[in-house]
Amino acid sequence: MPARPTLSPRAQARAETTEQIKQIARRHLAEEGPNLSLRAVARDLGVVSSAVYRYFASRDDLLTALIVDGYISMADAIEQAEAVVPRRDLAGRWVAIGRAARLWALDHRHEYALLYGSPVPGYAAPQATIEPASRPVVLALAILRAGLERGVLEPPSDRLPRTVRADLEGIAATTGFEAVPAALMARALSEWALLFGTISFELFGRLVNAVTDYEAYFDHQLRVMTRRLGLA
Amino acid sequence: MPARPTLSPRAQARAETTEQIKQIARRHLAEEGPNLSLRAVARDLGVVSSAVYRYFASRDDLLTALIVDGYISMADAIEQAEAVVPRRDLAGRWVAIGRAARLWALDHRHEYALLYGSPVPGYAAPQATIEPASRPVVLALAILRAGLERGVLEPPSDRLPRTVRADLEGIAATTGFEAVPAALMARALSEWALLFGTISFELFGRLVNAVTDYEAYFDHQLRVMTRRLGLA
DNA sequence: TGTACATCAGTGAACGCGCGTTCACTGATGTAC
DNA sequence: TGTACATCAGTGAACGCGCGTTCACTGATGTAC
Repeated sequence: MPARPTLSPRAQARAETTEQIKQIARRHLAEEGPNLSLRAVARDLGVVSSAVYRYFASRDDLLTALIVDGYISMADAIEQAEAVVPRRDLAGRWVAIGRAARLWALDHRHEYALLYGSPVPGYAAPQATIEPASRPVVLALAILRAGLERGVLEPPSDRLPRTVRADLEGIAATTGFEAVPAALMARALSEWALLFGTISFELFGRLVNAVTDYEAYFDHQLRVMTRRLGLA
Repeated sequence: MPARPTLSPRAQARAETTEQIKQIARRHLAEEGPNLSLRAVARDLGVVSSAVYRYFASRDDLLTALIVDGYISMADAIEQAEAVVPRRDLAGRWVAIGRAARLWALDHRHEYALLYGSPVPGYAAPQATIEPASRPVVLALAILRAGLERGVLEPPSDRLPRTVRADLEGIAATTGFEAVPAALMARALSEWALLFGTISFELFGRLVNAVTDYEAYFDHQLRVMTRRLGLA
């Protein structure tokens, strides 16, 4: 008894097949790497290659769907991990975000590469990715704002160049975080770049022959981050 | 009058053609993106496609050569930029490294993606990349060591998990920086990840709609880095 | 409830393409005596 | 200095491949009356 509005059998079948195609495509991405082939997906679905065009207008459309889904899946994972940490524990919430991001990336290496690696050649990220892509950032900023409101976190006193200040205040405004001052915003963005930089370093092999215990290394960096931000 | 050991005309022609092939390939990389085609390179060289096999045993071999060259080119650029800063100015030297890395990346977007983006599917980085890839890191560590020796820089007192300490001391030992304590090493690595994380964010489009003055933003982050490291 | 028509998922053949790589060859350049 | 042979760069044809996409079609499922 699904609570969702009942679909006609046809619409339901369509939704299921669409989901199946995406799932197979995700598996191919995971197993064969980033050169996704429509024909291979069709073969695995047990269908002639042109049949896929009933569901996606082109290979790019399928890729787009996977990217949007990827952002959503990652954001979901991060939000769920953050949600179970006690609200008071700001450092713990930050760490939860970082860990969840890393674990999702490890579990979806090629999808991660699609989202955070070098962009695919003639491919422009569609509008639909913006909102899900920014959900984790919003979550992180909420932690900082909470810290400010409770007075446990004092914003840094870095002096910002004019243009940088303007940019950062713009981000704050458009995301509804006017309460976060530009200097803290800059610090947050840099921790954010560090977070994803570290994940990419691990996944793309830049730490081979340097780090062996990736998890401990990552956790350590996360803890240092929370201290630097004044969360712990 | 080249000082280099005189090559036989044939060997010289061979060296020149090899260089030409790589140059054309680099141009294709820059203009067409990462899907390098041997045949297209041959066409541009004005030669039949099989002729390229006199110079590179396979497409992968050509790619490897480009990657090795890329690391060398980037390391050269960084070292030259750092070399002109007065030795005393530790912060300035760090900033020079960062800026040179970013500028090289901007000038060689697709090569940068090849080196620091998601790895190419069935492709393993050859031994030959290790040394040139680590040159910039070595340069950065030298700055920290200089700071320690002069007593301007005090190592952080972070407590490290056992495995992380061991890993970092291993890096220090194999690169000849035993003088750099593990806690500082960890901080340095994290600034390093931040550096490349920020470059990748810019190049891969993660700062679109957020930052407009990339150069000022990057410079600001570099300055904060030097302060965090205790260089300024 | 039954019938006529519209919708739509999937088929199968085809188009046109570019790719990496192999191979026997030609003809020019270099080397040994 | 001249000749005989070896080296080697480049040719041209071919192999075998997989790809994205189009198109007219069939037959099953859904809808309107």
